[in-house]
Amino acid sequence: MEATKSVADQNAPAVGRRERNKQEKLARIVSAARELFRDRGFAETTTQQIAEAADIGTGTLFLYARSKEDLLVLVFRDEMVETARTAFAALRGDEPLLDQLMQVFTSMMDYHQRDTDLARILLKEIMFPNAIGRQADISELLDIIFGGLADLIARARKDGRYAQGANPVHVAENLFANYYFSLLTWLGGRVTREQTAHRLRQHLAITIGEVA
Amino acid sequence: MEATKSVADQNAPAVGRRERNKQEKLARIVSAARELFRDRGFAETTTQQIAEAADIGTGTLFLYARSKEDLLVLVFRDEMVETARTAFAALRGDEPLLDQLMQVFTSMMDYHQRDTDLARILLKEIMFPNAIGRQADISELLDIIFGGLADLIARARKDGRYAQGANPVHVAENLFANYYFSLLTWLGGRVTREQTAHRLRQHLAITIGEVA
DNA sequence: GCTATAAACTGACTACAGTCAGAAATGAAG
DNA sequence: CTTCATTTCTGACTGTAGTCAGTTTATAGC
Repeated sequence: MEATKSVADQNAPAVGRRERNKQEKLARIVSAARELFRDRGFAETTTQQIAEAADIGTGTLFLYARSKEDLLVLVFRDEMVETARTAFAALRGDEPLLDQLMQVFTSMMDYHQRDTDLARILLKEIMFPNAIGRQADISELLDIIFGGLADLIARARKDGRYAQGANPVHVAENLFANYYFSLLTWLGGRVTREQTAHRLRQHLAITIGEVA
Repeated sequence: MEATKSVADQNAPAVGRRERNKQEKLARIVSAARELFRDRGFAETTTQQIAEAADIGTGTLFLYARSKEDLLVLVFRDEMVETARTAFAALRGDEPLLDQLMQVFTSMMDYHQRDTDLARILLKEIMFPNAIGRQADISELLDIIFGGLADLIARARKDGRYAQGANPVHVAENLFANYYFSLLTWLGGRVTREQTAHRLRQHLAITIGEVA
């Protein structure tokens, strides 16, 4: 659809041109998928519809995402990264550690609350660290969360807000495991969000060695 | 295939007879599914094959299990219950709490190690406490695990092997969350079993407030 | 420009979980 | 035994994720 080519384009390496096309097409696919997932939901959207909306063939779609669930990761990963980043950035810094942790985790729960059906699938498909058959990479997201948590622990210790001597990275993993499990029970449908948050607080308190 | 009927059978209420047939058919289905899952794996077994092996129509299969994954639960639930029960029963009772916990969890990991592909699916499909579309009930399994853990905590406290004051049920949940997350990373394929066990020990130690 | 090679694309096709309208079996009542 | 109602069963069918043999497009060398 490009009528003319600039001199710069002509001089650019061939690989670059191809790569750019690829990126543009991927962006078109992800954007189409996002709209459809939001509109009709994940299960109700067919890969045919996505391909059609992105103006490509069915087969092409699967050259850009290995599976429909892979596509889901591509669509929502950036939002989740942003949510996590914002949650950590919003902390004042001198609150009690337990409060900081709860602020971060409830922010993330807020994000999931917007669409719990989607959250259920994300939880099952994204967070499950199973690389088999998975293309889209979520290590950046995990780095932000684990790194952020470990950072909070280390700082709290320096400020005397946390007395325990365990490795901050291990504490971070323990905390996240508890958050993850809370999400499971929440999205499993048996408990309300309030109950979940309350329970999570208790679990976090146990991990950091405080009485809730 | 019953050639004769006893007087007792003839006098038995009709509902009983029907119910018995239903149970027998379910047993046949579960048994057929178990064999096929073991032989070929979950993904490679089709519901058609299961139905054929159980000598019923395709549609009938879905009257006894709501989905293929439901069938998986029916097939392996009892084994998992047995594994958990045995793991708790095998404890001597006077070991340090952390050692007891590790014994229980490594026993359960032993079970999963026999077939990690299956474990991956079980972890995703069974343990995920999502009742939506799920028929087979795993509350007995969860009761055994949570109850067993809470019991260990309570006893250790009474014996002076555990000083913390938190609610044993909450501690049990925290411990299980860490076990569950360890399984995720293990079965995710990035780490060996030994690394996983070592890491788990650290996490459990943090939860119960000990230095590993 | 032309040709050859490689990369990207395509949609008809396959495989399979799960459905459903109707058939068969069971049991109750006369 | 003969209805009639209810439960149980069935397999042809449907919808859709993902594949693949063949086609088109982009690039490199001449």
